[in-house]
Amino acid sequence: MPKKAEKAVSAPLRAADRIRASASELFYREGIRAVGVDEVVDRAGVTKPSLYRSFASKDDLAAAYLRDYDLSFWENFERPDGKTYSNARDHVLAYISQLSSRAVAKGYRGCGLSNAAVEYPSRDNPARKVAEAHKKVFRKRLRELAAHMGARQPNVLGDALLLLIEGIYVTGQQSEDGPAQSALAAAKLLIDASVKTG
Amino acid sequence: MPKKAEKAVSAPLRAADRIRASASELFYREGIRAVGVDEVVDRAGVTKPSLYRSFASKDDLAAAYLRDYDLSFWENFERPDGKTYSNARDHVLAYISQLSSRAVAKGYRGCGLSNAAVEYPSRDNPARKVAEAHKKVFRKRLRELAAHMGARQPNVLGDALLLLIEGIYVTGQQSEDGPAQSALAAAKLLIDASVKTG
DNA sequence: GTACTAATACGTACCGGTCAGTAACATTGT
DNA sequence: ACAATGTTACTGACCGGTACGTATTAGTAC
Repeated sequence: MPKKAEKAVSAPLRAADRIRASASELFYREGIRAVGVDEVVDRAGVTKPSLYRSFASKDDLAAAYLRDYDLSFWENFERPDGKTYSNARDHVLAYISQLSSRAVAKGYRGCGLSNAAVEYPSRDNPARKVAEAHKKVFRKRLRELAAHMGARQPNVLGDALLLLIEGIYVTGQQSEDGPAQSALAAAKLLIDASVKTG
Repeated sequence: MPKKAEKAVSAPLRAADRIRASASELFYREGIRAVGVDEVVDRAGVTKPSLYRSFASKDDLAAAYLRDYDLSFWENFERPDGKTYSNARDHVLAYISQLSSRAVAKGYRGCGLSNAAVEYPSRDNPARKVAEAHKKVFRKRLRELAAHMGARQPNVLGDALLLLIEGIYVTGQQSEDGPAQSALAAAKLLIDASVKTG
């Protein structure tokens, strides 16, 4: 019975990890400003000093939350529904289809990164910096995919898809039964109109 | 010299109005949660009791701010650039054109109503209620305009335009030089693809 | 194995500041 | 007079953040 291996799987999570998990859940659901550090540590089952041993400040914790969010975002974006797509059009449409399903469901809260940029307008906020960096990469990736689709103006199509997707994020949390339900059809129109040899 | 008339133009604004103006500016620029009531009254040049004589709570003031915002939104939406449009396509494109110009400018902060819905996820928050009601009307109006354009599926086109517009709001505050610059081209593609007799 | 050491991980209790909101009274203009 | 506003001072709750003591663990010497 190897001691170390057994401990690695069964040991309770370290305080820092419990805090990250708790912060992710609370910050996403309620917003960062709305959640106090006391609530974060309470839900994590740890105490405040444990938070400040692993994170310099609440802002720092918020930035860590968004870095985690960014990571799981890309996992989901690059493999929508767990599948791999070689065709760019299928890829984007699969993401949008899956996204808009979630967006019309109850309790949907949009994109944690976009939401953070709304909560923190100041450009030097650590959390906002993570969000801005993410969005820059996301835009580039969509333009790339648009190029793979053979769009006449890949940058325009990429941007258009980004606007559409951000629209889903934000309207999805305004109401259930919102415009996200038309997103897939809109994306198809947009792509076909951009690719069609005119 | 008519006394009343002179007073109406030169008299200092009532405390309640100064507070509304100050709150509108601060809440829009910094976000509602980020601004304290002390900051609001300081900038208005009044004192805190004056605020609470006219508004029951900060939430109530936030709701008033959004009602004002809603009003000026419609003034701007129905007459983009101060002009009246009889053609629905021209109307929507004029709004999007003017909007995306603002959205790529420095310091743009998106839609105050959408931002409020991000800041207050709880459905029973007074400010969020105003935002939700507004968005419902806006969606209806866009579907109406899409119908006037002769779209085959007016609800789809209306929703698509709404997603696009909300995308401009949110990405416009994430970076200057963002995807909003492609919004007008995207809207044209979308409209033409929806109207074209296929 | 036992005993001592040292670092690690954590909790208790507290700080000063800021938050939204209020009570009581003075001042002003009409 | 009276209605609107300012003045001052205050409350209790909550905020982010910290000083300091304690338990657990790992490593080492014998």
